[in-house]
Amino acid sequence: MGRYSLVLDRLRAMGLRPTRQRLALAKLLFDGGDRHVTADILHGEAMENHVRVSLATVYNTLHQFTEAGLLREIVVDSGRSFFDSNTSDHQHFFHERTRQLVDIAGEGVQVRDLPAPPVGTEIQGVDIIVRVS
Amino acid sequence: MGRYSLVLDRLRAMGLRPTRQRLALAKLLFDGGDRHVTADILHGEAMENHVRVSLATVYNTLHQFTEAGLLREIVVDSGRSFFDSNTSDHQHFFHERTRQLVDIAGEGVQVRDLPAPPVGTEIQGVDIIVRVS
DNA sequence: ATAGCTGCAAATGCTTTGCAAGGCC
DNA sequence: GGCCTTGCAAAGCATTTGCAGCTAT
Repeated sequence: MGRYSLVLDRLRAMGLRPTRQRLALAKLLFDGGDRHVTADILHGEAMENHVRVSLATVYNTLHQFTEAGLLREIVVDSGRSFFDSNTSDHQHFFHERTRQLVDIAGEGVQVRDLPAPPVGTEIQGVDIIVRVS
Repeated sequence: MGRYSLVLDRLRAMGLRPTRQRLALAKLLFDGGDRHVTADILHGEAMENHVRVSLATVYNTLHQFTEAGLLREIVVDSGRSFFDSNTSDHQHFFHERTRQLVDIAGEGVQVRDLPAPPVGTEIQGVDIIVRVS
């Protein structure tokens, strides 16, 4: 799985050891298309798959993967973060009833005329969330 | 102050009594141009202005004003909410270093081709945050 | 061997809630 | 007077941290 060795490469590049926990979480995150998970959701999936991982390690891993560029963190809901296994440029629907985050398919929102960032700063990213219910 | 009687009207329309606390917070929020505050910031300002209000009441009031359409809640930072006294359609810069939220002046981001919402849902709003640092 | 990781439990930070006392109509 | 509000303190959540024991190299 090309994606899988990418994970190994990235971990190595970041000086992160390929531990049992990190590899198992990587498998859950990257082996099944685009995912949008919270720490809690991912921890639950690990449990279901009989992978012993503590919630603290799930948090650590999600942040390490995000720093390594493998994940993108998305804040929609005050009080919890989603992590998106698709790091390419795209936007999201957030279903307020089910509290689910999903990709906007196809072209998505077209953004024109990004404003110049305030002097002394540079743009780190643009988050677009279409709230539906 | 036109804005001020608007507050009174809205409170009445929502069946909310114009108490000392609510009026004082409304003054802080609407008497000085566009504001972006967290509950904590607003509570701090109340203290500085010798307005006695509990933090719990600040939270209650921010949510009541939001439901009344006087404020817009914005989630940028996992673990805290901002409330924007400008409810018109516009977008924001979020300064990751200072954790400050500011309006994007002028035209802002141009959005074209808003996607159709998933069947059975309707768009509640579109949040655009340009993260800078 | 040793530097890095993990898991637990405690701590943190923001927000909400329960309930008695107080204020508005 | 009666119902709405407030304030306090406690509870609730998601997340982070400290640290002893475990693991990859």
